[in-house]
Amino acid sequence: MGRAPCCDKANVKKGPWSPEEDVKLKDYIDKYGTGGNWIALPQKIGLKRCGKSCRLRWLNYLRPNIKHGGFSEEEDSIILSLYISIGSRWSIIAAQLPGRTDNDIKNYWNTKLKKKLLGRQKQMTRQDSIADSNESNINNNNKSPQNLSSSALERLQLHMQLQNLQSPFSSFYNNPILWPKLHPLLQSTTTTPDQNSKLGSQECFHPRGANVVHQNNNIKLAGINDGVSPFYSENVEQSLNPTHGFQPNFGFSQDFQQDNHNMDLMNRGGSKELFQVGNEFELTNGSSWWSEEVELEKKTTSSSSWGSTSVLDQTTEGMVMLQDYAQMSYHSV
DNA sequence: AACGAATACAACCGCCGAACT
DNA sequence: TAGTTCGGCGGTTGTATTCGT
Repeated sequence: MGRAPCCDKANVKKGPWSPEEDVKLKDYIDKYGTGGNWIALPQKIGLKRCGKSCRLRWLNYLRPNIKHGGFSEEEDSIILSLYISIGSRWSIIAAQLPGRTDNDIKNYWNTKLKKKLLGRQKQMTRQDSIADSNESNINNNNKSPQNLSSSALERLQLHMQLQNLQSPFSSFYNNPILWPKLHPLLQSTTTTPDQNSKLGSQECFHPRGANVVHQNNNIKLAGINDGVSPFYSENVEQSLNPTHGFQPNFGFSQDFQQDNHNMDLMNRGGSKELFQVGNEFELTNGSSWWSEEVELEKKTTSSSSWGSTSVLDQTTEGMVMLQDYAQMSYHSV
């Protein structure tokens, strides 16, 4: 049985909001609030709009202290860091940028920031005289970045492009100075007293679940050098936004899980279904580092625990690739 | 000046999960 | 416990504007 529509679609107005509609909506909410029911609100004030549309209009444009356009370099950095870390969780990213809406950030990323970054990568590729085949891949991606099926794939592709620019696991791996800094906002909002009590006052959590350790005002991801897995932490759940609810974190691979609806399997460890994930992310050159590597894991991993060092090594490599990209982008934006 | 392409951004759509009945 | 409703989210689309030829 289908779900009942939230409004009578035949009798609601669509398209751009008129100034009169804006005034009606804003005046009412200023006086009475939303009443906890967006669906009923348009009828109360005589607007022929869907409740969802009213909500969107209010949240994105009419509510106080909304900023539009003019993103600063600092905001760019925050968006980039968070996108690398958590992907297209625009509402979470927006929560770190006062006055910004998820819609605004999403549009900004899709239309400007992403292209800015890809453009830089392309430029660097040319400068470095990388092989034509690699160049071809990058150009193809630039033609239609919006065609990418998921943020995870996009992030992966960004990294694969990056891999064309430098040798794998370059000196960055062993140089924490080069690792991306998280914005102070993130440091403060991603740490909870509980986490602190468990991890010590100098530690906080990366939004994606990596254990972030302060080091002389720089930050590193614990586990890369010290053998502690950065990829799973129960404590980080909901640490950013209690109403949103993070899933348990497994580093960058989480997006693959979500994209393929295999989170529950992933949480339990190795499984046949889970590892079908890799197929979807076959790379443009026909190789599939992810699926091939994971295929190996499928054969060797039967434990329900993430204590398997091979699994951790695999995810660590992926995370390092992500951090490689974050570092490059962070310093070039 | 005219036209098509590219870009920017507002708004819509459908899905999901929580709350409620 | 199952069904329903609603808020919230991310992806996508539609359209106005800008840019390049």
